[in-house]
Amino acid sequence: MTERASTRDHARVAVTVDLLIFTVRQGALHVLLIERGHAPFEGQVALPGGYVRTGEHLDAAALRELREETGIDGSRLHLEQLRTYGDPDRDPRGRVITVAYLALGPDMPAAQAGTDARHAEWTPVKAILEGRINLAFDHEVILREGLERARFQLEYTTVAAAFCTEPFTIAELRHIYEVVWGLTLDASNFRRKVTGAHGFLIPTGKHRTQEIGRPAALYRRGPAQLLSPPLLRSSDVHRSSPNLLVLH
Amino acid sequence: MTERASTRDHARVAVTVDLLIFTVRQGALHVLLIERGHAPFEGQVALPGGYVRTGEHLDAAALRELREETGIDGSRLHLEQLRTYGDPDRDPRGRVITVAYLALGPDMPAAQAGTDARHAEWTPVKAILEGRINLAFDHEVILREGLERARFQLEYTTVAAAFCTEPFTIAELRHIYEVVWGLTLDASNFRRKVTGAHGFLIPTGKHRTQEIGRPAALYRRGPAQLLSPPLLRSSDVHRSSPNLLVLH
DNA sequence: ACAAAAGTGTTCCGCCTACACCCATGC
DNA sequence: GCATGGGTGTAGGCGGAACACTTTTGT
Repeated sequence: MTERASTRDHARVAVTVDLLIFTVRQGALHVLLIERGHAPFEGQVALPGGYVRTGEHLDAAALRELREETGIDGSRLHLEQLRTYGDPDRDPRGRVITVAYLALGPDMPAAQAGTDARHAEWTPVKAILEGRINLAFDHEVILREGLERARFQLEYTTVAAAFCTEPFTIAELRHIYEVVWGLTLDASNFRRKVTGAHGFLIPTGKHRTQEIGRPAALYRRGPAQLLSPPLLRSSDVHRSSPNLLVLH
Repeated sequence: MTERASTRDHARVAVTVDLLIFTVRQGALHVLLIERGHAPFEGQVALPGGYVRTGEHLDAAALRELREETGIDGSRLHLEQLRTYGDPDRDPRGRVITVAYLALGPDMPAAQAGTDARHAEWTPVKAILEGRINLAFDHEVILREGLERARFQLEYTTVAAAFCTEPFTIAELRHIYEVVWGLTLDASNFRRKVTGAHGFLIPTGKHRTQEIGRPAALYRRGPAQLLSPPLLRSSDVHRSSPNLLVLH
């Protein structure tokens, strides 16, 4: 943070926030995309986002854009900064840097069309990774980096619970891990690990009866942020595990 | 990344990069600080950094400021984005957001005064954490977050080697862990872990004779970025471990 | 010979994996 | 009863912590 009165080459640039919002629905990882209504990249899909306003916090801008473009209330989501992307050529309109946010949330009631009437749609991440859908700008890079971060965070933090609607069962939580990692985990050992991790889960005492089988105990998120010991994706993989998602 | 032709409240803001550069010297963790030559915060110490120029990559701006303000060639450092700080009130001059970078490097030959003649000085991190030195702007927040990140990264990545000048001994590498974590580790088990981690260390075949004791084998960094299994700071703590650094 | 630091061997214990088994429900 | 998923028990094995021990140097 230097003041260089002499060399005043410092540009004033436009700053946007972009949101990479993941959820698990229908057994697959989905990301929320909007269809662009204007140039550049008109008609293409992109991550929701928009310009930061004068005097607005970055986090506040992220929450506002989330609400405006998708109708989602961000207070129930896990939201954190991913990275700032500042390639001078990343936006054809000129110098625009973007602060990308990673958001994890439960399957939303319905992604409402935004105030400015563009669709907001849940899209399987797999379709983008396999090249069947192209994203505007450098948004595919953001998605890949965010996906790797999310997978990593599941190992060392308790964010997986952010994907579940409270109260939730342990099987639902395990399903999150299985879908995001593309693995099948041993149900018994998974249970022991997460119930043993201090502050991860709080039993509600209630149970939910599924269509079939024994009713499952319901839990809420505990106060713990970090998960110790970590839940490594390399270990405890169940036999016959199909790779649901293409890695890298 | 939305174009909102209607509501053009989006501000064009100044963007800076700030550098949080850690090194280990004289048995303690140090951070590189400069003394500010102008208002605001004139005379106070701050992280090195400066404005991003027109058409300049963020990473390039970080490397340039590093060279200009401290005389350090960044190509030998580990450099990565930490986080972007965008509180509208963080700079009294107006809206300035900063992209903070975390850099880890070996003890530098000497922190040269920068081109604009301000001092650049290695300062013990402890002195800042204990409140004996106050940093300008929100730089203490950046330092605390970066320190936590560095400590975390030592567990799961191979960045600790970035603190060492190649070639280095295992004892030197262990010393890095001990200083950053503020613990004493068991030398034998540490050796086995790091030599066993695939791609962490490459033996050079050479040895270095210290002033006393058996000569130590010399290593270079291997290609591995991630460390598996992780080297957890909670475990393998040697008896009688003084906490060299105040946590949080 | 002794001190000091590098490096190896070995025991013990805890945890984690794998899998068998029991429980609670709907049909 | 039987199928299905929730939940518990347990044996075996792997790996890590602790620490004794050997090696290689300088004085």
